[in-house]
Amino acid sequence: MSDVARLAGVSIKTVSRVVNDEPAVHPDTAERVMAAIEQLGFRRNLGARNLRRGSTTGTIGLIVEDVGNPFYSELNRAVERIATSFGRQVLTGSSEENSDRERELVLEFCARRVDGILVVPAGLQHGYLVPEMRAGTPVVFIDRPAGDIVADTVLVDNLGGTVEAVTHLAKHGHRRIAFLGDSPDIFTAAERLRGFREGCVRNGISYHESLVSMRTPTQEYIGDAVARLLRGPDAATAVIAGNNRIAVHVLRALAHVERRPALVGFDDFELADLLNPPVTVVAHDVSALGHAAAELLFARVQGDQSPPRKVVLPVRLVVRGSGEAAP
Amino acid sequence: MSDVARLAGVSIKTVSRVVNDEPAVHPDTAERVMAAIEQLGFRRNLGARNLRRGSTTGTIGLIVEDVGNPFYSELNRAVERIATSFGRQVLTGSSEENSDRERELVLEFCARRVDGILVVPAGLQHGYLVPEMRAGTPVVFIDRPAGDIVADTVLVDNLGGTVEAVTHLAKHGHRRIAFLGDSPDIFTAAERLRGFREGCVRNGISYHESLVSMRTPTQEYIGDAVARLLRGPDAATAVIAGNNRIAVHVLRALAHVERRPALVGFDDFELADLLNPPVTVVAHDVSALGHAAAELLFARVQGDQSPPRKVVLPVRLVVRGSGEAAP
DNA sequence: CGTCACTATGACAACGTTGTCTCCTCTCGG
DNA sequence: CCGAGAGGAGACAACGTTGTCATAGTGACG
Repeated sequence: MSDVARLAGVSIKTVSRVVNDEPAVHPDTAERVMAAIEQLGFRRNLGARNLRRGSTTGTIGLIVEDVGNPFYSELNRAVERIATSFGRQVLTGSSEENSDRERELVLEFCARRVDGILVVPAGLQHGYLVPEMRAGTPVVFIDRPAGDIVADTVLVDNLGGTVEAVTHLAKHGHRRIAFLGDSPDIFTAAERLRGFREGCVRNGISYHESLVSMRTPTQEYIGDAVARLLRGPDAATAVIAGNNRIAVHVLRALAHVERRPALVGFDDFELADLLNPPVTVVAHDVSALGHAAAELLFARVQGDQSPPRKVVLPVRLVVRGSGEAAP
Repeated sequence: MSDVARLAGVSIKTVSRVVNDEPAVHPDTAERVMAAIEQLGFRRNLGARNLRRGSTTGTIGLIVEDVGNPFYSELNRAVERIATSFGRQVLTGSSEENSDRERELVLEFCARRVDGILVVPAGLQHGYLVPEMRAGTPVVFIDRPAGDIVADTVLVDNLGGTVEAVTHLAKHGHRRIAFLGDSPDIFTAAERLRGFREGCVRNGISYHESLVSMRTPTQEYIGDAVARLLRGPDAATAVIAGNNRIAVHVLRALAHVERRPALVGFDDFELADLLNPPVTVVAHDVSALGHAAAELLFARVQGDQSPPRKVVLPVRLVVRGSGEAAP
């Protein structure tokens, strides 16, 4: 900036005035300054500016499990859209479902003085956030609640959605329904399991431990689980997949199976409608999730001091399958 | 920091020493400082630190067309992985295939003094980058080359891949092959079209304008195009989809068609193997694209001054279809 | 012609850090 | 008992900006 000032023959304050469009600069002077800026390729240092002004940095942090997962990338996109409308930029990070990594990312973002943080929490302990939140960094939890603190949260109706899935299958005559979920340490997985049990109760279906399996999904593990579920006289006639990845693994496991069980997935996924048979899913609007969370965050950034809110977004059953008929 | 110093009864420089793990601090003093830091929830301001040290900011910028598109989110993930290994964080932005937006994002990132920029360019003019690059911000172009400047670039073999696709179909007896591509303003779309022509020539297939359509894809437009291609005595017997989105649109358009043409897509996509029939694609390793670009960027960040490099990654034809047989 | 209001500009401090230099106080060898 | 050297700590400036205040010039007005 001082180089620009020297070249234009003015003080650095005048350069500052020009780059900030402040009035009270003579047009001729402004032009000389602009020319110097152009010539030197000057770009003001936002870090220094934010430091001096004590203003917001114009960034927010977003932490998800994996930015490469279509579910989270859609979320990312929705968040970015809102952030852009508020003139903010987005720092993203993948926690890899690891609470230490999550913590590291959050603290790093705080050290960068992001204006707010959106997080799909991996861990269950968020006490480390208390000082940061007290220091004025708003935090909104997405898809899963905070472990041990009260904070803004935006969730989907995991329980209701799974109840609906069970009811749908029960209506088609299924009595032996299996549930394959992610690790029960994950809030959404636990809730959906709870919904599964609740759905069984409401539909007068006896709940069999042997038809439930909860673990971090891999193709191999899901393959084994599906094979086991389909064996014997008590084989499952329907399977509920606890999330999009599990649904895909199940589909792959079923690819060469003769008598396929009915399948309902939680989370919609691209091409679900083009498979044969098409896959019925409990769909929720991931964009809406991101929008709601980001809107809430920016309300906080702009000073909203009301008590922490908990928003639960609805889900809807998208019936597609011709494969639901019970044998 | 001065609050911490006051509470611990030391100078702020000593606090600085403690948070930077500098030696020559008495253990007792260090402990007092740590306690004060803990009590006050102090977190050092990275912005100020970077300003003072004149060091790198520890961030890089990534600009893609749409962070929500699975193709770009996989790229994002790969870039993040490398960035993390270099202790950097990633600012992301979607250009929405709009060169003004791209420019805005790049300049904003530069103002934030990112250590480097990775960009999937939307526009064809990148002169605006020259001052930034001269000022020392390395830029690597991904998937498409820069319009009018020489810079590091990582591409995939668009031409070769499409030639291979045509050859594959020709081997199965197809003579009337259609090509549906994105807007020819997009480098990859233009290259793939070039590959299509080249493939036709090499396989002795006469090239028909009427079998080619290049436009920003929407479901409606692709639906119409497919309907047109399949009409009449000269109907296409095979279709090459110029990218993953087009492939999905084509699949949807073909969902209720009786005599489906063979389909080969450029870009692999999830579930392509589970469709009926499975979809043959020209696959390329998106992660490798991100890795290569990020590695190249960090080499530049660390001072590599060698002449700009152009890396072209191979593609491979993944044959899946049972649908390739010509009628 | 003195005063006032107004415009255009600059000097300087401050934002929160850290590098450099200096100072003080031990300890230890001679 | 003195001097050298090391260890521990602080004062101060500087990073690149911008807010505050001061200053110089200009024209209008009584």
